[in-house]
Amino acid sequence: MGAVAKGPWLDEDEQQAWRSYLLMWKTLEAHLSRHLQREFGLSSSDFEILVNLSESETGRMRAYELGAATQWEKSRMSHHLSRMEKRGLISKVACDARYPEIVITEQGLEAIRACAPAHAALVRELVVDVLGDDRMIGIGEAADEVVTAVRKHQETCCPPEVRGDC
Amino acid sequence: MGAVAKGPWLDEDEQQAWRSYLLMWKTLEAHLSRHLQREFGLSSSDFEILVNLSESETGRMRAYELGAATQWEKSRMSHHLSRMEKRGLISKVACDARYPEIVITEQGLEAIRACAPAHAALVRELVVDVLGDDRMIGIGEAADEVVTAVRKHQETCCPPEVRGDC
DNA sequence: CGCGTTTGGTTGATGCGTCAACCCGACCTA
DNA sequence: TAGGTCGGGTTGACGCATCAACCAAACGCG
Repeated sequence: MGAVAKGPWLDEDEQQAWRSYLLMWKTLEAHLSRHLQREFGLSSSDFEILVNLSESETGRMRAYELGAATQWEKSRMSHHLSRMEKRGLISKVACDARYPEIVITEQGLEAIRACAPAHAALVRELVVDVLGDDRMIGIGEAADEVVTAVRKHQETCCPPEVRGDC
Repeated sequence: MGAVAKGPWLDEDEQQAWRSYLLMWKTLEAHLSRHLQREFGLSSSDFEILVNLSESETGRMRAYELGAATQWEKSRMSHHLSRMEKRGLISKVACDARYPEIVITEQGLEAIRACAPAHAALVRELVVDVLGDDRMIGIGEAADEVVTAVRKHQETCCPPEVRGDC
């Protein structure tokens, strides 16, 4: 990690580790989301929204709060919430005049209560128990460092506020 | 990691580590694929295909070889290759009668040559140099173990060969 | 030979994610 | 009061991923 480190390219070992990592994530993500979809009829996106709503005190949030929590773009949020409303998982209520609040429905609550334990168990079985607590904690820390690096890079690569995105 | 370990749920620390991890991947993946898309006009999927083709000796592969290498479903492969052909990155040639071979075009070669160094450099900057070699290697090993666990789970959860998918 | 099954691949419908454009109320500021 | 412009949100178009259905050559074997 010296000044310029090793130049831009990845050497054999690094390349190997990176590719192992990519394969792992692809495999794991596919498996988890398949499980969610087939056993409970929820996509990972549905799950993410429902987790956030169900963990809030009131079970209702503004769309932009959900956006802050999930880091989704607002248009993705809007589209997805519309679809979830159509399926009865949430509803939009225009309570305090102006913008609607997003409320989790009884059906949405049932859905997340039904799938959360199984999902957590799967994560435990496939990841936590495989790696053990020490490595798990190490990975958490490593992850935080990478997030910091990416955020910093985002600032330098699109410096002013021209970016509603990057 | 004893017989039943700690029950299905994740405890605070585990939950924390897992969520850090999820956030990291979401952030990193978004950043990398955005970079690829905006600087070079390639999606991560395009990149994956072009890497495989350009690393093969001949620059030409059958679709199912690409499928084995990428783990994509065949229909995704077919759709994506059609789109890439339309954009001139690859072409399908019906050489040995029957199924077509996928050939990387000159334009495709130029595209991957143009973006690969920058992409590798970004991975180095945001991941490899942040974590250092030791942790990087540890993560590679951890990833392999998780892949093994997922594969094993796939076999037990859909035991016979009813699964063209899971 | 004739009939099934497997293998490699395509197609169409549908849902999702992104981008760019737009809408509208609120808040300035002249 | 008129004119920004800013924030929260919606819309439409388009590319991508998945699923189920289909197609055709090759194989297997009666």
